[in-house]
Amino acid sequence: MSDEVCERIIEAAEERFTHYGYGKTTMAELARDCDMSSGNLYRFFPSKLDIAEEICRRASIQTADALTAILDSPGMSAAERLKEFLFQDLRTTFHALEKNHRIVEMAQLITAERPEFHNEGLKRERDVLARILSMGREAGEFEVDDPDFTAEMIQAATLKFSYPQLFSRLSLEKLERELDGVYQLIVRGLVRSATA
Amino acid sequence: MSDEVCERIIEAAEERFTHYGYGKTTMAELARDCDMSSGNLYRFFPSKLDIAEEICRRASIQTADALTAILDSPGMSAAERLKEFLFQDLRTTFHALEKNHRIVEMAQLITAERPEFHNEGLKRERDVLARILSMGREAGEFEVDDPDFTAEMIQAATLKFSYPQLFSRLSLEKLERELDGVYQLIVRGLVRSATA
DNA sequence: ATATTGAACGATTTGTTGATTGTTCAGGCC
DNA sequence: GGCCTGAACAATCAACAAATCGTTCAATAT
Repeated sequence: MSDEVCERIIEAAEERFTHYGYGKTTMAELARDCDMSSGNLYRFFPSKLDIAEEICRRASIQTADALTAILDSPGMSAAERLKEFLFQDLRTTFHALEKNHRIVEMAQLITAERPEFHNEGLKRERDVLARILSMGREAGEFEVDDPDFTAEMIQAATLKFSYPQLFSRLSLEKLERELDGVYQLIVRGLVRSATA
Repeated sequence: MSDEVCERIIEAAEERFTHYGYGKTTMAELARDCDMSSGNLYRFFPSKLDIAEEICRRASIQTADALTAILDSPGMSAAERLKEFLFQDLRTTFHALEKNHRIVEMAQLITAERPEFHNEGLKRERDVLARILSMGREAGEFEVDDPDFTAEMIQAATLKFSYPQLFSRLSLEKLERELDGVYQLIVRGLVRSATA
């Protein structure tokens, strides 16, 4: 079956890419890992970059799935969910950078070469964000006209906490303190103002 | 006088750096422009990079000064001043990138090599921002506890519109539309809530 | 017919050499 | 004595060669 071979290739590539880096692993090595010729890899993936893209896509989906869990977590206000969303997202990328910088540099390579890929990942997370906002609106907690648009703006405002290249110098503590400040700035504009 | 010689050097360097680029101009050329030996330049600047840093510092000060004018502009609400601040800042960097990408690439080089330089420029603008917030608070328009802190957060939230590397793909129109959205998100959290 | 190979090809990377350039400083100039 | 020069030095860059690698495809195997 073709799918199983794809899995095998992905598996071998993930091992080598994360261990030795994208640039340092050759198609010949991947082929050998999968007991096939290098040429045969091209029946399953159009190029080496596409293998890396698929690996990064899966990581992105996993991150988004973990964020989706916030939607079902019981006993949280919408504001708390929003805060949890932002902090979890920051921590995920930060630890990914810390533990395995190889996957981050792969993501950057793909982003540079394939701009739509990054937007795709952004959209995945934005959809979760929009649902948090919708939940807040329906609960009478948030005042939001267009959840999708507002989600886009929140992403723009918290971009600093999503780009590893930007916060390579800063510690997680500093980043969290700053993110908390930005969160408060945002949330104050979202909550229905209490009667004065 | 030593200062006048410094000016002469800066002048020559600015001409060459913006015209041919930082990397393509040599210290020997600068020395020739100033009728001196290359070794003598080092009596006035510790290194080539320091000359570039001084040029960028001046550009940064000029940008900040232009932003300061917003403080004295009559007949504007604090919210309008904030909006004007953000938009003027975006337009300035955008047009700098468009018209003379050389000075932007110089700024990036210095930022990479001298992290404190960038913070210095950020602080210059942040001080103006903090004063806008203070004005808004004193006029009873904004509700802000700590203008300096809030200014820092606004800078973090609008970082996307200050880094040329990040918006190289986007058009000015798109950026302005997005900045408007972020501005609205922020300003809703700042204004004293009207009685419901 | 289909699946697979591996040699061939062009693009990219790597390694190396020579030239260029930023920086220093011993010496001459005023 | 301070000011300035320009040769000397080390670091960086440019250019070229060799090697490696991603990708293709005619040939082979199943």
